[in-house]
Amino acid sequence: MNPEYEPQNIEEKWQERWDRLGIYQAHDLENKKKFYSLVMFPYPSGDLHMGHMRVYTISDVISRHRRMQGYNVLNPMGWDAFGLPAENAAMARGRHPQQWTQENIKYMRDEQLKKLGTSYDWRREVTTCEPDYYHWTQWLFLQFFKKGLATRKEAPVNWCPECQTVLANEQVEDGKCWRHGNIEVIQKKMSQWFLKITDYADRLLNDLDKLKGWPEHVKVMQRNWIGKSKGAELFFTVEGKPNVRINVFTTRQDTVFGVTYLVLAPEHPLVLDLTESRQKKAVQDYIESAKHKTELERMTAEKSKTGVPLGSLAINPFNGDEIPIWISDYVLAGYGTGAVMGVPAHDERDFVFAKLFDLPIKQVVSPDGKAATELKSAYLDAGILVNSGMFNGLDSEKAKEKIIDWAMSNNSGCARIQYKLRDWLISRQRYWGCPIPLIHCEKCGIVPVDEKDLPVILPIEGIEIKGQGGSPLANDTKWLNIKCPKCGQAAKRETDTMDTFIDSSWYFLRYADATNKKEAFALDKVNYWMPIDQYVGGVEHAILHLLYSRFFTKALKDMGLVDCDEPFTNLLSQGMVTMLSPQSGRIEKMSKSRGNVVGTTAFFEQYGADSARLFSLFAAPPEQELVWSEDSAIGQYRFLGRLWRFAHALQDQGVEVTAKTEFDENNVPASAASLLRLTHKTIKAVSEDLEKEHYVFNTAISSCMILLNGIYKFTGDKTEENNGGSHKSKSLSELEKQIVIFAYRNLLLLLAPMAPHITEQIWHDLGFARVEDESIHVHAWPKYDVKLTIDNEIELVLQINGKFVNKQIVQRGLRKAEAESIALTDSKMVSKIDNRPVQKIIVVIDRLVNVVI
RNA sequence: GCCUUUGUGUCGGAACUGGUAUACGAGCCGCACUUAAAAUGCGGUGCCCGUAAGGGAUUGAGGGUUCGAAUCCCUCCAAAGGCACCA
Repeated sequence: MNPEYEPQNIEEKWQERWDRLGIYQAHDLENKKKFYSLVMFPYPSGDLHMGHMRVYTISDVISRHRRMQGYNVLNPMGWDAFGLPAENAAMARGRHPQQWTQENIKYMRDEQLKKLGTSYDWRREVTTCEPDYYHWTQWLFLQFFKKGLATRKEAPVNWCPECQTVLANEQVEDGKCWRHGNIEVIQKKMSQWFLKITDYADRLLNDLDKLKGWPEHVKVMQRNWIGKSKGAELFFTVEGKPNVRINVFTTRQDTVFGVTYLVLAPEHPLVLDLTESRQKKAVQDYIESAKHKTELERMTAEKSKTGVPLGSLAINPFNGDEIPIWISDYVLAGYGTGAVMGVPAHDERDFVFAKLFDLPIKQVVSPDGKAATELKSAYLDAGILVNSGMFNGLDSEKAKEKIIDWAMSNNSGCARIQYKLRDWLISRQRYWGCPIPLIHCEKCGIVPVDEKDLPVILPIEGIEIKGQGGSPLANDTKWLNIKCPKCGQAAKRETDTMDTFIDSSWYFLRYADATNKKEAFALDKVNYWMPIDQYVGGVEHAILHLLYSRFFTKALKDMGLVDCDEPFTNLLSQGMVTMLSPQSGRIEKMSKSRGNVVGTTAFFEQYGADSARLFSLFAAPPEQELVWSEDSAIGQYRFLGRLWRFAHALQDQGVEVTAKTEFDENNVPASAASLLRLTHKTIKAVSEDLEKEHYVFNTAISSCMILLNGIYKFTGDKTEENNGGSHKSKSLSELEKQIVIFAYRNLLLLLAPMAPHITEQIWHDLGFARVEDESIHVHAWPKYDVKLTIDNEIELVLQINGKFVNKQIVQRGLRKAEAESIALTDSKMVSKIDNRPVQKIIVVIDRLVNVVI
């Protein structure tokens, strides 16, 4: 055994051995408790940095721990390989996206993930851009299509000029493209494919309550995104136009008597019909200018409102009031009915609008049932209705119900629930994605590709990617032109490809049966493994990927393709890895563009993967942000060196470790009892720290360090002549040696999931493995004896008025009276009490005595 | 503006169910080993006053509950993230 810890010499050897032995393979349908551990698969960008390494380490430790606990663990890995960066790289470097992607995958798998010491079952690797995967993406799309869950409709959509494609709502942040923070998204009216996620809005919302193992903030974000509002749709008629009706959506139908105007979105279909000729020019000018405003301008213009009256009047069905109709771009065309009732007294925005255009303000809800003379600002709270005819005196809640009742019986409205969530726009005008398996036939319309003709292969040869002017697929006439499967006449393929989020909405199901050539996945296998017991990933997918995957799972359950209706039982959303950025001088998220990336290769070469793993686990709890610093990473390298040198010292002294691992626990000499106790305590602490809902790796590692320090202290020779240089052991009795070995052996087992290489090496060097091919990683997780975690002596804390004064070492289990008398006779206590009368004594058994004076 | 999360030494962070605040690591200081340095082993190290013994204040700020509060309650401040003209 090398006296120095040199990770470079051991890590690769074990990685190859584990691979050869197949110890990380998951066994389908095995009659054993399963554990499906998953980490969000990466986009093969070509380089993983420490931020990625952190999340893979966390998930890997969880998997390894469960494996040692005896679970049948599925821990797979794959590649989210379709997407724009491949096309952009292709244009920049003149490489084909496929070639570029495959090279990146090879590098990331072999040089990065494998070298981190991960325990994936690589037989299940999936790559979303390979035909054997997207075959089934297409097949699933057809199932959605058959169920009517995939529809084509014309709608205003988000267009990113940089990406040259449309985006889903979830992929627009602050009016800008999620990939291009500086590029404004343009609204375009286009005919596009949508998946009807809104059909599942209610279930996606309600089932969040079932997800006990999800962090609250992720659930809150999903709730907000779904954005359920309960209210009413009310019908307003138009003066002089008996056939026209304006519907408005409101959550405050209790304020309907306070309506003093209506506002339509400029895009509302009735606008021109309702415009009086004298207002025609003003209205047309306004619509024109609104059209030219970008989404961003409409939002930044915020509070400053604009608008134009149409000149016509609407009639409030409740009180017959005639009220002016306006248009204004503060009303969104895409939400509700695209029209709102203006109630300035009870809505901030309406209040501002009314003040600006001098419209009347009529209070109809007040806190005490009396109307105020003049409102200085909108009164937004619930209250008692006033000025509201037959509804006067009701509270807002009650009034909301009654008003809906009245509206229904008078054909003037109905109850309505409105969601913010829109259907998922999934078509993309780009090349590097999964082709949508549909055919446009002039005679038959849209015809699905026959399932037996799947997959529709994405052509690789002869494609010219320009990034402009639509999908290059449209120029590939050989691919494009096809006979209609229905009528046999000339037809054309759909040239749009699918949003890559579709690929990632079901990859976790494919892992259950990754090589199936006949179907997406076999029922029995997918139902054996699903749902995922522990999912780990970044919070940036709180809405996007996590919502889409939930939707997919529910839809597939309804189709009978999977049993569970929630895919991820427990979710760990890990914090980002940040580092000082030399450009800005601030701590920022690690990213190439900021120039603050720490690559893995150099670090692995210098300190080894085990140190990298330990540091990313130790520096902060998993949910928290982690600031990368090589200086403190060194602490982990030192710890592992210390672990290593102790093994060497043992071996050097010819300590026989294979002989006996058992000993009589009742016969332990006092000299070693505390080390034995420390060992049991450590097993307990680390076991608890690695249990789900805890996952506090930092304290688990800290406990391991304490145990190693304890071992050093116990074995260290502190006599004068031996106080220098490296660690020297004092002479120990046979029994003491056995306890040292017991402690050290358990320490290796506890560290094995976190530092897999060094523990495996020492395990073999010291002979804990009986045969060469035995691995520490399939050894049973250590057990502890609760009896042996308890000290028989404790420190009794002595307090006066709750303040610490002194402590005494006493036997465990002292009765109240005994503890009291110790406190009252302790010399420090006596001098502090100083003969003042004792009011009260509080005793917490085996912990403290508090004397109140 | 609304929602969520977080505020503990020089730094990363511990602290069970309210019970010795600052575990573990980094940094710094010292000792040993060494010709020397590095590495390693051992010890010290939150702040203020004090040579010391000892004393005092302290978990973003202020108040409250309690024998006792980092922990529970209220008000405020700060930071990070999310949502935001959604009627």
